[in-house]
Amino acid sequence: MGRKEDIYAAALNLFARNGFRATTTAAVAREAGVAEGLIFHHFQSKSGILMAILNEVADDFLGQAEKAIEKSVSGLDAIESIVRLHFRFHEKRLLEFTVLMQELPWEMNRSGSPAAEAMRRRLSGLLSRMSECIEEGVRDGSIRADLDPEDTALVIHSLVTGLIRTIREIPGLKVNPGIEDQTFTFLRAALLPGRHGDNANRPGP
Amino acid sequence: MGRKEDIYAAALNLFARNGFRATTTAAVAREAGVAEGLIFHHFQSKSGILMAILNEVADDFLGQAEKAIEKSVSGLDAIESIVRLHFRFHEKRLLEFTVLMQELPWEMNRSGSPAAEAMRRRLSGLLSRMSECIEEGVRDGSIRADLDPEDTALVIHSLVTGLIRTIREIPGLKVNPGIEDQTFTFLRAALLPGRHGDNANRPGP
Amino acid sequence: MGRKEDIYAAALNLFARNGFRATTTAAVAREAGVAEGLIFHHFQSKSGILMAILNEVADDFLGQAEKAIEKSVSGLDAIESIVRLHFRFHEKRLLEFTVLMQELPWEMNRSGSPAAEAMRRRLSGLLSRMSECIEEGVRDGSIRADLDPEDTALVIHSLVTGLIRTIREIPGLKVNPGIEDQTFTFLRAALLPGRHGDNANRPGP
Amino acid sequence: MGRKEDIYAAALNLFARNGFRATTTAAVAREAGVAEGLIFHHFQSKSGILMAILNEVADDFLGQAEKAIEKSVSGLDAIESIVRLHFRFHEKRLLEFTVLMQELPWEMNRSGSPAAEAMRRRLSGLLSRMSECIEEGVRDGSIRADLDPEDTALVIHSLVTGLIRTIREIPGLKVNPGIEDQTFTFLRAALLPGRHGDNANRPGP
DNA sequence: GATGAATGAGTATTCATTCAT
DNA sequence: CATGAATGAATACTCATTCAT
Repeated sequence: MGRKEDIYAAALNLFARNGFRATTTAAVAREAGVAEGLIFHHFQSKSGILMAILNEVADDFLGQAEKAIEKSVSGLDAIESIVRLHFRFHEKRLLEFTVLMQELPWEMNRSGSPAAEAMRRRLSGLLSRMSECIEEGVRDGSIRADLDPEDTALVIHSLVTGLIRTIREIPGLKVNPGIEDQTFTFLRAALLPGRHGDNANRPGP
Repeated sequence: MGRKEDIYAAALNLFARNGFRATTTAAVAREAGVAEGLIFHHFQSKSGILMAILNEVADDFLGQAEKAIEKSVSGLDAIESIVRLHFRFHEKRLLEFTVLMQELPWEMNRSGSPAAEAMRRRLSGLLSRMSECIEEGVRDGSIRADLDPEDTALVIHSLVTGLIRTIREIPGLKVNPGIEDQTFTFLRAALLPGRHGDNANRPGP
Repeated sequence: MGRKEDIYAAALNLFARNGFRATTTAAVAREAGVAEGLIFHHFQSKSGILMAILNEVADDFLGQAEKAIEKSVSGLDAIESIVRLHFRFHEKRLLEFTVLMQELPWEMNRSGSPAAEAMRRRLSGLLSRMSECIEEGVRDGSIRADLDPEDTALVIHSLVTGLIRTIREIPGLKVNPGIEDQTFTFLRAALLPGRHGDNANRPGP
Repeated sequence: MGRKEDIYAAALNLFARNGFRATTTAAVAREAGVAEGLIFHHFQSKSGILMAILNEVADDFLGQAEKAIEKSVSGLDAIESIVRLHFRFHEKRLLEFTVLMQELPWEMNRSGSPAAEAMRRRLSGLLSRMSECIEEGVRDGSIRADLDPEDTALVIHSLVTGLIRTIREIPGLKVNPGIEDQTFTFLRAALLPGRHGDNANRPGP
């Protein structure tokens, strides 16, 4: 592993643990065992490291999401796969996910950031893809028909990211270990076609 | 309005617009039209102002949530009232809510912060209250019985806060104006009894 | 005890414990239980309190020194009384003495300070008085004749103030409880007339 | 001379002239002709410079004291050498000695200061060494036997440091040029054997 | 006498970034 | 690639003092 990777790894650790702003380039250099100047040789700036991390994890996520969608057997299965992917990333790539969720909002609101625009496109793409999955689910009968696909995609995405954030950000909060299962139960209850929800928008028998 | 309120209002504006860290005490003093030292006379530190804002809006929210629960006619109605309250706060108290959602996570992860502990208690209280509403809904027949009350409370809370955050934080994201209605549709679909999910836990005909 | 005395006492405590510079007028007001503005009503400034303390203890010391000299039965006894008075002040008026020894040097080096000039006069007066006592001791036979009175007065004064300072300022230093007695033994050894010291400046027998 | 030495020299000058607290880091940087930040790159803090100065001069003093003791021909000679070393330091290293005497007391009373502990050890070592010299003097007949070695070491140390302090700190005080000689006369009078003090502890003729 | 809100100049320290070597 | 000395603008916080009430 070269020095550049050392810097990347050190920054990832420190950003996840202490936050981007609270992490100094001096600390990154110390943790990586390199001179401070080398950071600016490999990455152009402190936020250059952040961009690298954000891009890497976002592309990885989107790539895996696309694969999961392709493998899925129904629209509902595709949606569930994406939700499951969030949970899996939260386990397997905890550091990157932590940095993503903590720092992305700030980066997005910096007007003119080129990386922000790229991220916006990625998120829009993911939401469109989820929306398509919902439409597919309506066609294949795995998802009820009376939900707006775009809005529902946004709601589901918000649900899972909000859940992960709440759990991560409130350290003392007691969370049941079965929360993931319950999330899927909740989702299926909302999405599966059935008497009641369908009846609401249809004439009674 | 006294000078202390001037400082509070100026800080609220700047924190919401530029973020807590990016706001300098000099800027707050300038915006409030007071000497910089007065900030530290009334609030002890820069984050003292943040605490005041956070406490004020949190207490206001919890108070209104409690009232809404008392007025509600069923468990489902109570849950929907709380969700509606989130949306209403997001409209009526946009600045405070923005600050709350942006800065609370950071404050929570500062170990030893007394305000963090108070916030944790407030959030736990709100979740417990929502959990009770769900149990009440199961009893009064407005909510299906096969959902874990605690987990579901957390999921619903995450859904709505995640939604508000996503909308707020990703400025260029296209969001349909009917998103709130769709959120309630989604929620009712998940919570209302009389669906197959219920059947799964009931003896067959 | 009026408010002015409360302020004086509070300042004395804090100056002795934390030093003049490290003591804020806010802390003095808090300790005294008065508003900060009252300090400047009674004393004109922060250093006004210091001046009051310094003048009070210095005058008290000089007054008692004069009494001790008048009561003394010999020149040596007078010198010893003054040394003993230092030790007694260090016991009975510890706070004032601490402040005097810590803050006087700084105040003296502030050019143009009117209080500094007064203090200089007081110290010069004390040294002159000690010098006269030594001359008296030479006349009455209690002190050897081969010591310059002025220089010796300065040496003795430096010895006792240096000793008190060293003991006070180095908290962890182990000091024998009999140090005062030994100081007098040392002093008498230096001052009492006798074979050797006299012989040194006289032709041998 | 590198920039670090420039900073050291500038700080030494300013600390000696105006005192540690009254010297701003901006003034040090200006005097040294460097950017203010460089101070904190080389020394960690403002008091870091003070520590460096204090340690340097203290170690230099102790090293020379040890050499002087080794060269001395008797116990009394060793004690006189140490006293002479004080006077020499006061001449040759006036700035450092000024800073040492002015700032050490404050630093010592800051509990938990690692430098304070080191200084305490150094002072204790010097006093022990002086005590040994006195014992040696008693053995070789150059110092009278009826003085407690430890206490006397403390008294002599206090005498000379007190003297230097008094002379330095009271600018307007008239001091005879022969004060150093008189100090040695006083010391010899107190320490040399063959006086009545000795007789007091010996059997009469 | 007594209050405490208000002032504003002052200060140590931080930190991303540059650049000569 | 690699170093680390050097920069300098930025910033939260302090505190003696004033003054209207």
